[in-house]
Amino acid sequence: MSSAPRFRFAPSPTGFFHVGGARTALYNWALAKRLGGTFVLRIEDTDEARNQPEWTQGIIDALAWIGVRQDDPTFEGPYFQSQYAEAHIEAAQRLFAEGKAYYCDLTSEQIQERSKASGKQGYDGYSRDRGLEAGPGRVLRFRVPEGQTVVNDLVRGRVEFANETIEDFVLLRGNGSPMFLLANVVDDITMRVSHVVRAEEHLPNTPKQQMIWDALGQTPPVWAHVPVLVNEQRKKLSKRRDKVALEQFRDEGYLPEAMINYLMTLGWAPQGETEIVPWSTIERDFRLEDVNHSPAFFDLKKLAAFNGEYIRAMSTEEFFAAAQPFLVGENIPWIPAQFDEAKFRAMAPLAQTRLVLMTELPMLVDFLFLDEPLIDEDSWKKTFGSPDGVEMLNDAIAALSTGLDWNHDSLKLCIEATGAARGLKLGKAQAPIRVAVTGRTIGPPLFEALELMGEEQVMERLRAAAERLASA
RNA sequence: GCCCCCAUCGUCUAGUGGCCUAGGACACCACCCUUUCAAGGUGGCGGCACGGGUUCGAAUCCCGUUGGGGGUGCCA
Repeated sequence: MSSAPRFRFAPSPTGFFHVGGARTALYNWALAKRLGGTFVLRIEDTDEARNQPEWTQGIIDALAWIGVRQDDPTFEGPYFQSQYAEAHIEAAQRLFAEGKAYYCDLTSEQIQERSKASGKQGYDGYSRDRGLEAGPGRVLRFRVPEGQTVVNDLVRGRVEFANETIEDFVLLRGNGSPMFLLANVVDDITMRVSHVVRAEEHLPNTPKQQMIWDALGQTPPVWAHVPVLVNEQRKKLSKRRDKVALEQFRDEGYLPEAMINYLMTLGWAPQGETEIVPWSTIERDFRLEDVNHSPAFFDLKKLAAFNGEYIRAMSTEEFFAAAQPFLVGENIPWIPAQFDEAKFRAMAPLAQTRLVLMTELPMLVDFLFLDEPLIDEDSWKKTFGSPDGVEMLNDAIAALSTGLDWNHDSLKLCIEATGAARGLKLGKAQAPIRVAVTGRTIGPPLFEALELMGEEQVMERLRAAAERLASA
């Protein structure tokens, strides 16, 4: 029987959502969408002190952020592994009854001693034929058959494992609870999973799991092991060492579209000369057969470049909408009442090309809303440390007080002429005004900002700066 | 140690025996544009790990070496 493929993503709720997990989820999602299949979310929450229920919602939220949405008909779940414990144990008992698994009462210390004495690594199958029944402290081990196990992997090809290199692994712990290898397979069977697409670190588990599928009389799924994501040291990305939390990227102002697009180019590339492609293209063209075989470095710089690209590609309205979450909150220097939407809308397009992260937006526009600019002292010193800067400021105040039309063109001409009189090019001449008005040497185009703020406020700030300099 | 995977510019990749003098993107450098900073434009730097085969022909196929990585739990 051939029916629509069923993919699955099976994270454990042990912390923030890992970008590597995000990519795996995206791969599964793209495939499920294109093939008209299903994406099953299963939370692997089986015991272990590390699991925290609150992370589950975090996983669901993070998935939604990258477009893997629960309300989409392709999405199924979440299922919780802990609720299927009975099925896991039942399957284990069946394997025991059929002689495909056996109990063992050796402790890890005893196993180590035996291994030391024999000079061979791992468990030696000591209890294989001892006919032990279930009992407290006794683990159930899988009886690995002779021969070899061949894993047919969609990205790796044919991978052979000699069964003699695989020890009789544990199915049920001494306390009777199921282990990952077993639970994972039984759940996949229960949920009729047809394709297991996961990170390469699971490849060594695969022959074991395939043997369980076989022993349970089931046809194993299609396997696909995608390369891991690594850090600069070429080590697998880890929550401890590396910045990997999707939530953090979201909060720092990365756009989900940029993150999705970037993640998909790690190990795979869309056709053509550009890597910046919409999800619809990814969904249409992504194939496991085209996935690269080597680990990929998660490059923050390139991610940032993608983000800037996506920010610039937005329409004014889209940008305005995307900006909202970054205009409020603790780190915003102005209070909400000071925010002027009209001014922001006028300035937004000028800020848009200057952003890599959305969180950089406030410092580009804050002077528009604050009563007084936030003076960056380094900028101040750099600009007014020489007489040139101070004199230019005074000249500008005089020149701007002659009743000119307050628009950016005439403002520019005025400052240009004032600077020229002192032998300064516009680039130099505008600096003192910029620092006095915005507080910084860098920012959006100055004359447009001056026009927007209006004569009164600008003159006030220029005079305030002059006063500060005079009294210094 | 043992098992498994991998190997194209610094990085992400295109490339599936001749179209490769190896293409693109990020980063970097230079120049142009310019109202600071960006953006944009133009150009540059830079790679098939090594050694053997196979073939008329190899980045592409085979073998080996070296180098990376992953796994080796009563974690998932």
